[in-house]
Amino acid sequence: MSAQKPTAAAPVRADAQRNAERVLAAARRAVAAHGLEVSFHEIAREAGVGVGTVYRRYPEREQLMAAVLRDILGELTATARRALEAEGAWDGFVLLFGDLTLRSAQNAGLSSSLGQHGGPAIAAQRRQLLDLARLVVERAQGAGSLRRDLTWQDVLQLTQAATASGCALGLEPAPARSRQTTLAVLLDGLRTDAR
Amino acid sequence: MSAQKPTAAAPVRADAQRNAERVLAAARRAVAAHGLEVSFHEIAREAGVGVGTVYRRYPEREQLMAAVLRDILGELTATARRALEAEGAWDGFVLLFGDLTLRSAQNAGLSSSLGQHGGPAIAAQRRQLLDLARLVVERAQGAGSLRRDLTWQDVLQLTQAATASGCALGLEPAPARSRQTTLAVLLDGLRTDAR
Amino acid sequence: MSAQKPTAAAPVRADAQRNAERVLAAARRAVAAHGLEVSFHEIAREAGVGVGTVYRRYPEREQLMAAVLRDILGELTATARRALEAEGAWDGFVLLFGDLTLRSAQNAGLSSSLGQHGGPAIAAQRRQLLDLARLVVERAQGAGSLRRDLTWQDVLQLTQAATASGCALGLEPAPARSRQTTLAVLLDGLRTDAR
Amino acid sequence: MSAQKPTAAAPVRADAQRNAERVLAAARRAVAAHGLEVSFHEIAREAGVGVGTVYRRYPEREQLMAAVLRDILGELTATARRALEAEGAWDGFVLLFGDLTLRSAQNAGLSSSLGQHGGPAIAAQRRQLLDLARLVVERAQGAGSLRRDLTWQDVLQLTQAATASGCALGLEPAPARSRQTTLAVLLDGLRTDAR
DNA sequence: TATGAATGAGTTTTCATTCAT
DNA sequence: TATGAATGAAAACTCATTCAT
Repeated sequence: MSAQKPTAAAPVRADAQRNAERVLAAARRAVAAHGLEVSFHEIAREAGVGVGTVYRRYPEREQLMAAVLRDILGELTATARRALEAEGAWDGFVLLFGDLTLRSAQNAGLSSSLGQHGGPAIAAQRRQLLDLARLVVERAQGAGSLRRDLTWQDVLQLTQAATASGCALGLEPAPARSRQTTLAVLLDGLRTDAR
Repeated sequence: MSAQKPTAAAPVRADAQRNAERVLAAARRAVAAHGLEVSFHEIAREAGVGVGTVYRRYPEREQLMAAVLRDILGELTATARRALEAEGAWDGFVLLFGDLTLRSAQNAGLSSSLGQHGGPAIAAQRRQLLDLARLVVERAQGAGSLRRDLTWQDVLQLTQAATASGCALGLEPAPARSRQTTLAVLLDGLRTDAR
Repeated sequence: MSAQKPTAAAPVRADAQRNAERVLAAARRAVAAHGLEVSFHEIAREAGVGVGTVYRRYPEREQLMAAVLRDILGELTATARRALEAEGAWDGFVLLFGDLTLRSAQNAGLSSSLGQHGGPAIAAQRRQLLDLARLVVERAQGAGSLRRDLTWQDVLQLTQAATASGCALGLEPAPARSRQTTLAVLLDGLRTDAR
Repeated sequence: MSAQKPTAAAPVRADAQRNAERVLAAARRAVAAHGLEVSFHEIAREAGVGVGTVYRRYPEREQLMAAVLRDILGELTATARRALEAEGAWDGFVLLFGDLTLRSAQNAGLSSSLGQHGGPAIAAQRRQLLDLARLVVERAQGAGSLRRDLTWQDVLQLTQAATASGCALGLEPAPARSRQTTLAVLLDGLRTDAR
């Protein structure tokens, strides 16, 4: 009965696949642009599809947010692997720290809003990333370039710091420059070289 | 304040005055606890009054937020004055930086959400605080204890950093310890002593 | 502190009370007119209030439907009491049977749609009504005017029969006459007089 | 029906024909199980085909419902013919009355929801059935076994009664027994024997 | 042609704001 | 004046119908 092609069981329509990707990408953009509370209509508009399409794939809001978080964690894990393989221990640390910093806003928001409801898949993924990040931190500490009076958790927590985007005391906003400056000062505060 | 006549017209004021203060205090607590988007219902509950009462005093959300901001800026200005009068230039800087840090989340959020609409009173108050803060920073830089490769704006902007309260990668939240750690690392990154 | 009136604890605003009644009455009318699936907007329009008002009293659809059912059961219980006190046992039975018949459509629909979720209050109310109805049936059977080869449950179930409102085979609809006819035939089938 | 040429153009029909029948049968089952408002998705699932297939054959809900009604009326007409040929006039009446009763729920619902829009074919079919049913009723009345104080329309309308499927007052549902009981009581109310 | 993914109008539900008491 | 009930616009979510594959 089945044809020559062994893929007959799961055709996975081309347009469906494309839409799935567009929805997830749109959700990431929408969350980045409008915050965690973005409406599904906004996400749908961003993706160029109807609301129903978004709901077909993610019947509940939490599921879509979990998918976004999964996506972010996946990219961070990739960075962590590259960081571990970097030539210099400090360079690797800077690579990961910089990337964590860039994405920490959404990541933190999603993490805390999903709470423990993210599901076991996300929990596992997060544990994996934490294991890798710990190795990156300990490698840098082992090489003597990163302060040893902080736990690896303290160090990771610091990634939150460079994200704060508000305009202190109403100073002109210069987010990009500001983030670079903050990152530089934090790294100066973390490295042991000059001490 | 100037109520020369203790006539029958006055007594109402006492109640109203007390309520006004309770609402403002409640708003500060509510904003600190639930963020800038707190609902008026939440603020009313916190103050122990009806929503209507909050709306009566602050017909627009912006007005209430401006009052909160005014309150915060007033406290920060007081700190800045004490910082200027501190014995050590670095100690003064640490005092102000620490206080700005503590309140920067709300302050920053309020500042940016109010935009330029805060009204002239707030603008003036902010200018005054900025002038004082600039003196504190430049005094520390003059004394050689604070890095000079950053503008005073960069330095003030960094107060945002230590407030980020999210839990990076789902690590256990330990906000108090985390803030102290972040503050210490930032100050280490800012001071010139050991270099 | 409390004034002279001991009712200060639960003022129960006049308009709120009026609205509560209007909403419930509107819900009964709307369910009767448009079926169990009526939208809350329809009910609100019927009541002349905003949707929010309906939701304030009945945060979930099921709660409103339960209230409607409670209302109907209350009226039926009153009828059952009067039926028990009627002079003739058969007259009493006809009174209750006729009323049950009139309301059985909504009652049955609500009962089955609420399932066991109606809550204990409704369950108790239903049990009370059933107890009374059983007495009415058994009284008529005891007096020899109602067939004894049917259980009281069978008899009550028959109340469903006279409600069917469809137009058999597309015959002109004459609901009122039809219901009277059906009721008469059923009662003839149930009484023992002429046998 | 007239396919003289067994050419290549024909084979498609077999499949299509089978599907058409499956859809109609599924629709009858679905309407019986879930009521007139059954969704096309439900019917498609029941038939084991995609929704699109159902829509292809019956672009409008009304067309499918008309087909279902046609099917039911056809079966009832056959019963009516057998009823007319039965030995006893009362037995014939009971045969038809019982069958009408069994199917009256759907039939009535469909008849009234289709209104006069059922199309001329259905109107004709219905007229034919009514003529036969009238003869069955009048034959039983002529034989003296069926009450003569009711018009034949009243009698037919009573077929609606025995179908009511709700559970009066939340009594346990016992549909089969209940229908038999109701039928028996109705027939007792209709026959003249014991009077 | 058969399929089921996509669509978007309609429903339920929430909540910032207004207003009768 | 203080209150919290009422309001209705907007968000979440469903599902009958259409249409690309």
